[in-house]
Amino acid sequence: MHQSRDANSAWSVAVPELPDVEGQRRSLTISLLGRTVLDVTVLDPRVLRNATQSEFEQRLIGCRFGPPARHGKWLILPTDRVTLLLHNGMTGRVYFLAAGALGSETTASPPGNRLIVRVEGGQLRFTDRRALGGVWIADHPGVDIVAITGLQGPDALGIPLGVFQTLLRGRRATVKSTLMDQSVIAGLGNMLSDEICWRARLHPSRAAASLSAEETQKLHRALRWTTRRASECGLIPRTPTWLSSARDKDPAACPRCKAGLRRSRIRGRTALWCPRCQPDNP
DNA sequence: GAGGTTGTTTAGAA
DNA sequence: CTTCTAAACAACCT
Repeated sequence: MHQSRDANSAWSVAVPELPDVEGQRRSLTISLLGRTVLDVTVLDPRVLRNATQSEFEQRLIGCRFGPPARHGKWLILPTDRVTLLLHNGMTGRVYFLAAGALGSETTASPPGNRLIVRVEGGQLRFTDRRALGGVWIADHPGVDIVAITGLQGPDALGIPLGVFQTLLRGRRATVKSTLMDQSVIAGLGNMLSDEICWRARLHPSRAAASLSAEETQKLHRALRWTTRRASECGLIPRTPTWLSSARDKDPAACPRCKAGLRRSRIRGRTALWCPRCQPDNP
């Protein structure tokens, strides 16, 4: 029934990609910066991915948060002594709950609380109902981070055209695969890569290296516009001018030309594309 | 009640 | 080296 889906959609449909993490980063810059950790409550030890509960507490308590950063889908929370690295997985979410809002937490907070870091004036919370995300702690900010995140390409938000061209060069995979490969470009997931291909009017199965100079430029413009716009919103918009708005529809129509959308399998993911707007032979 | 869905890691194959 | 597939992880949906 559509009712339960609508009721759940606020938490269950929003799969975290770059825009969601960027929204979290912006929000935490305002609420968390400069605050000191008072204590830690680990509600689910599985979220701590490289430390035991007691190690985590000992290392984090007393630390003062610096300016939050982000690379791709990774949220980076530096403090004066350690750095926290958070990945949302499929359903993860990081947010600050001000002390004054604690009373309304049952209705205001998403389900699946895993970790609460109490600071002066409120709490930093990590919720993740499916527990595919996690929290890592690193001793030296900037040094051992790559060992945790794995190789990450340049962040998708604000990538220059010249860099983008270089990244695509000599790549045999499809456009969509390449966009989703975190070691090539960091931050794009299944939805955003579909959205970008659709806006660039390029078939997701086109080989990345086969794009003409003009097509590469179109793809770059779509990448830049889409990531900027979605990041401002803090999520991928589901408004009628976005491909995402057709994502859960049963017979899905292209928001632009109303043609029936097609679904195919690319690198184990369901790609959504318009056969009229995105021809496979240009 | 089986199958699909999401992101990442890992193993294995082409 | 590059790329893809499938499984695993978890929990919800149809």
